[in-house]
Amino acid sequence: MADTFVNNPSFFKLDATLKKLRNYWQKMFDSRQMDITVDQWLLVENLYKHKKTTHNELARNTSKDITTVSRIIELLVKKGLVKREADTYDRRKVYLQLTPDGTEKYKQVKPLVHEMRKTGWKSLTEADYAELTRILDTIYSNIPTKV
Amino acid sequence: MADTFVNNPSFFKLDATLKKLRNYWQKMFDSRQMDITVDQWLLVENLYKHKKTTHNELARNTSKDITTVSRIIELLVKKGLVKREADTYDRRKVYLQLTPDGTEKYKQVKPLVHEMRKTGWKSLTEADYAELTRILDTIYSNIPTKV
DNA sequence: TAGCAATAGTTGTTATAGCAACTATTTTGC
DNA sequence: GCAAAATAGTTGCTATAACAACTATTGCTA
Repeated sequence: MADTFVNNPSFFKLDATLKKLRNYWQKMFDSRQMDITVDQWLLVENLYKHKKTTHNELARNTSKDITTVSRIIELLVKKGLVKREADTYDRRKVYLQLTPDGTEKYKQVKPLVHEMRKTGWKSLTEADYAELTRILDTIYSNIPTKV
Repeated sequence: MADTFVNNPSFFKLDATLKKLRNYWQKMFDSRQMDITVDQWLLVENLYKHKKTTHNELARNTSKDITTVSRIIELLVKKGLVKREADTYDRRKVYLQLTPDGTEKYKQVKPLVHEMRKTGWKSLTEADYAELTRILDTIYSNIPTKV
């Protein structure tokens, strides 16, 4: 790849796009009184799909640090959207699942998220989506895990 | 765009890629004793390019909140990399610029950043870069600023 | 089987992100 | 010219991010 590209701010563009997306989502959540943050939503969505999971799995599924998951879950438990349940056989493990209120919250927020995703992809094609996916996946796999 | 795509986790993929990039950069900075964070670097890089600027301009240029810029600058001033200078005519304004140590830091970190950017783009072409830019710009402009 | 390593999760600390509220100036509009 | 609006920046607060250190439990191995 030509040297000029190395100076191009792809990091910056990724960051700027994600920040604008995140702000848009949060403002929409707030204006609709959804009473939830973007990252709390991402965990709720994941818990809805997996029904019953652990902090560790949730962290892997959402690309979040386990400490971050632990603290967000703490907030969701306080809000009554998630409940913790100890594993009978392995007392280190704690299973997480949505409460009925949590499931209700998911169903309430979901259509809004659906609309926002459509808004973001307006005027883009399925080929564009595939391209973005391919390029981001390539960058992701290019990055060493250990330094 | 087909409905299935609305359910695809582009937000998640952007977030995961950026997080891995950011972690990689930070670990490389740490292992080379650069004594700087990724976001501190982004401000230093911007100050090197613009020589003399204000908090507000810096915030616009870096897609950061002005409060965030204010606090990162505070850290950079404490490290002796940036100095503040009041405007003579408009006493609300504060100009920011790199100190000699700040310029030195820029020159020290720059080659590493150059290498890391090359690593991220490994096996991608200039056309890929153009595609990514186009798609991210489209998403960016699709997002309403007001909700 | 005793001791050590690995696993699951929490807590402490520092940094970034962003909203609201605030001070201090400067500009605008009547 | 003066009050209100706009601008520049800081401070308070809450949330997310990640590393290090910690507790508790389970698995492994000599």
